[in-house]
Amino acid sequence: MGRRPCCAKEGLNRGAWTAIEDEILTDYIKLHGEGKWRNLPSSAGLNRCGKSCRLRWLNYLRPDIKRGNITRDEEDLIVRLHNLLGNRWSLIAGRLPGRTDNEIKNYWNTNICKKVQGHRSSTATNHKPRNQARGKKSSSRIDEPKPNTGSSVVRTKASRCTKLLISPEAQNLRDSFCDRVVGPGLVDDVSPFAPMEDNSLDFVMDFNQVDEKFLSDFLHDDFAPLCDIDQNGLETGDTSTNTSSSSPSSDQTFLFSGEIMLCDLDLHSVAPLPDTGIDCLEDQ
DNA sequence: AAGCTGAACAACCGCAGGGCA
DNA sequence: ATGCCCTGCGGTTGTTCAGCT
Repeated sequence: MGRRPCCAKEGLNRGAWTAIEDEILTDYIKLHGEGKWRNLPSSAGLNRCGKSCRLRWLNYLRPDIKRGNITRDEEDLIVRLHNLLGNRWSLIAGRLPGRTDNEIKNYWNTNICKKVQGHRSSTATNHKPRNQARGKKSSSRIDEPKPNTGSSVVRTKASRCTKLLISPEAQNLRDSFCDRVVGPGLVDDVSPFAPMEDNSLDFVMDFNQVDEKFLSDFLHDDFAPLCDIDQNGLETGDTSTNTSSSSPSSDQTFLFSGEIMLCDLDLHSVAPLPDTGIDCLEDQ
């Protein structure tokens, strides 16, 4: 028994959308709202696949789409989020109002990823200016190895998580970060980090204590140390498969913390896979 | 001016997860 | 508990356009 195709592919319009189709889709969604994508084409009178309608709406027709160039700030944020989240474009897009995952993905593949690669191969330059001239020729991208973008990020699975254990080995990172954000010596008083009640060396991060300022500073912090930890402490390589197979590592714990915090505040509630050894205190 | 090349981005495809019967 | 349906996601492909030769 095979999977039911999402639509009958024969006889459906494909390729670029026409202005008429856009108008029909927009009018229909304004009237009936989003959802029921499979039935939408027939209901709206569109000769399109439901998936295609959804994509067109989400990536192009939505009224809150921000069009135009990605700003420098947005680019910096994308880079940092990508260091944390990997190719989780929808989550990254969630932190960039008006930007779609497709847009960010395209932007990454055509712009940032090359910069990151260039930065790795040549540490002399710190932050290259953005490509202003479109169509500027560069070295061929064909046959280039797939960009191993950013740090090795472990994929996660969605579940509710508001608290996270931070290993003793990562405390220096925590302390240095908090020193800068909330001030020296105030770590345990002000930050969302708190010692475990069982007097172990572990710390717990309570996401309920995280405010927007902290998140903002966290996002703009330099995550390079996390990458170093990962490179030293984990099997790197295929980032898509090193999740469940790798042995639990306390270094992983801290690596995950940013991801979980981000996602939690976005109400996407993302936590690591249960068998990664990450100490995540899940809510029910 | 024409052809070529690469950048940009829109769109497609297959898969996975959650919800529901 | 199981299977199906719907939706969303990420990777990939296709198309258009601008700059270069």
